[in-house]
Amino acid sequence: MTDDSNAAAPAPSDFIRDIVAQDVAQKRYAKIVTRFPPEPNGYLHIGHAKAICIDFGIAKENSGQCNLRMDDTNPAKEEVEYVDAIVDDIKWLIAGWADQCLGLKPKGATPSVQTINGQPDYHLAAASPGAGQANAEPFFASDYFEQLHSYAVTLIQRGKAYVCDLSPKETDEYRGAPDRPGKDSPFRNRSVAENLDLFARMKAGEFPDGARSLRAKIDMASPNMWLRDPLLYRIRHIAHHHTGDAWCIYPLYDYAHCLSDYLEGVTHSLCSLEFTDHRPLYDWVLENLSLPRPLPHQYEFSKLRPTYTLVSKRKLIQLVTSGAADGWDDPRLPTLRGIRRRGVPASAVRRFAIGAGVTKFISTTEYAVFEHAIREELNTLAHRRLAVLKPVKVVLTNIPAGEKFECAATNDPQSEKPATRPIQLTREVFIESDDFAEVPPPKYFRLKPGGEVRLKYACIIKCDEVIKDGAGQITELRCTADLSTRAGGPNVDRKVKGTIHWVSATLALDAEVRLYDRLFTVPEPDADGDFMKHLNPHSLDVVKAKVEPSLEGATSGQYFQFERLGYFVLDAKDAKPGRLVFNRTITLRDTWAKSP
RNA sequence: UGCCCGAUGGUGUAAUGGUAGCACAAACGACUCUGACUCGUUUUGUCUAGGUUCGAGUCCUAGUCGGGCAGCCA
Repeated sequence: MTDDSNAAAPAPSDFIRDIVAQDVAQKRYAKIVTRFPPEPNGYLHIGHAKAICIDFGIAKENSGQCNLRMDDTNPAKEEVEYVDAIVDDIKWLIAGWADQCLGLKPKGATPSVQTINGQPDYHLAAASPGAGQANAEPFFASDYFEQLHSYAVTLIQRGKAYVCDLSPKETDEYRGAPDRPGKDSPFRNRSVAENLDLFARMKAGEFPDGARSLRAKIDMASPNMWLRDPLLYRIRHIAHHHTGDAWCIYPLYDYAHCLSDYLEGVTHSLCSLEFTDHRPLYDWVLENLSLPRPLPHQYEFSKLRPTYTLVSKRKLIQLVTSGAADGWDDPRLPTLRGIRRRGVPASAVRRFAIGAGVTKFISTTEYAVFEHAIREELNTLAHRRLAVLKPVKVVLTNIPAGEKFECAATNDPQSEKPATRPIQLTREVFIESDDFAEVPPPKYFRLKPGGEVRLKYACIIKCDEVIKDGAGQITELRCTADLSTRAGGPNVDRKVKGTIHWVSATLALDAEVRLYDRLFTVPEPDADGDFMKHLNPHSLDVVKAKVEPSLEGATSGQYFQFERLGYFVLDAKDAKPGRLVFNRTITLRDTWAKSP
């Protein structure tokens, strides 16, 4: 069983796809190439899933590719450990859906030079796309440092960039404010020769961090702050995770990103709304270099913000470091790792992320939509099993000890030809404590003194006696089994209102089951700026459960529905041979629990 | 009192000048050896004011509200 039934999502349509379709119709590009550019300084979360689904989805729909690129231009913040985790998470998310579009490059490859229209043109093509590529790695912005540097020299030569000696603080002051124009740097009109010399010496390591910078010469009075002579390069005497100590000057995002897109032949650079103000700069850099090939274009869309959780890197870190969450793969976290460990299939994440749509409207998506997507996928993916979370012993007094009645239990009721497995009915069984009520509320369908209920796949039982201990706690229920209501029996069709799940007390296995719930008690945990205050104290409840024997060989790649309870998966981290640990991914929808 | 972006039921999203639709949520009902699934029914919407037009959610103007922008972060 895999987790990929390829969620049949209707072909999405949105303003970005409209633009791409137009570009395809006008044959503006030879091939549609998008990119997903994470900075390797943290783990991917559900918010990133939306971007991934858009980037890969659009590539897939247009027989294009989506390059996975590490946006690693700031060595102070980035680490290799994250690179592997990010690659792993993405492969998981797109497996069986868009892996054929995953753009990776041959290990160690850097852009090659060719001459187009008499001018040098750099290009780095993907290895033949596909996640299965051996000896392939993601693209790295840091692989383009050489080309980026050469482009910067060109900009200087064209009088479009200059070396500025202003300190970071002075630079801020000169920049002005949104409602107040900035003023020109005193170094703005240096000669090309001087700029070239200074930039070379910056690169050679002659100046300390922050002493000088390379800036674009645009317009200090622009109403767009990002056009007020933005920095292109800063000095950082620090080793880089990918390039080592080869460089002590590092490009900034706005300069590196557009050119990285160009170098890879990206056509549509899709990002979130906060980069809208940067777009003119993205275009400025590209246009002022007079590059020979068709230029990429940036389009922005609104992020995914689900309720009852957080998708801010900073806040996620706080949850992990404070111990509110147990590591980045805590099943309560919205990280892709946490979600995966929780038992959510990638197809459900995709269904949710794609279903959220693509607009420029800042929205919040109800967590219930995610839950619905999870149930929708799991309903078809998960095999049914019987497990009792909070057991109460039932003695079927008319069944002799040692006797077993084999019953056929359905594995996959949603399939056209459901398969079954044998389970054994014995004299002693466990039922869910919630399924018995000594004083039943109105419309209670389950077991009550003197009442009848069907043990699913087995037979109808009648409760004759309730046995309690000295403290008044129920220790066992003594019932009679109507064996004529078993499959094949004369009264198999006899109806009772309730059907409950059960396991054989003598044959059942012990299992630890972790019952997860939403991490926060309120839809917008950080609305008042104090999300730690709204942690759900019941986000994890651990129980000692009894599960049917067939679960012995369960693996973490299998999805299960414990009937009438919810969807469960073996915990990939803590389960060991001989120690069953299950995570509850999500409960079944429960209209009964809500009504009273 | 700058520039940019946005506004359709409770939530999200369609309608590309021509019947405001879909999904989730909610409510009710049918079915049921899962109070699940499935199926059926129902409730709730174009930010405001003007204008263009035979006709405006859509185009124009103004306003209101929300968001982004003053990192040598991405």
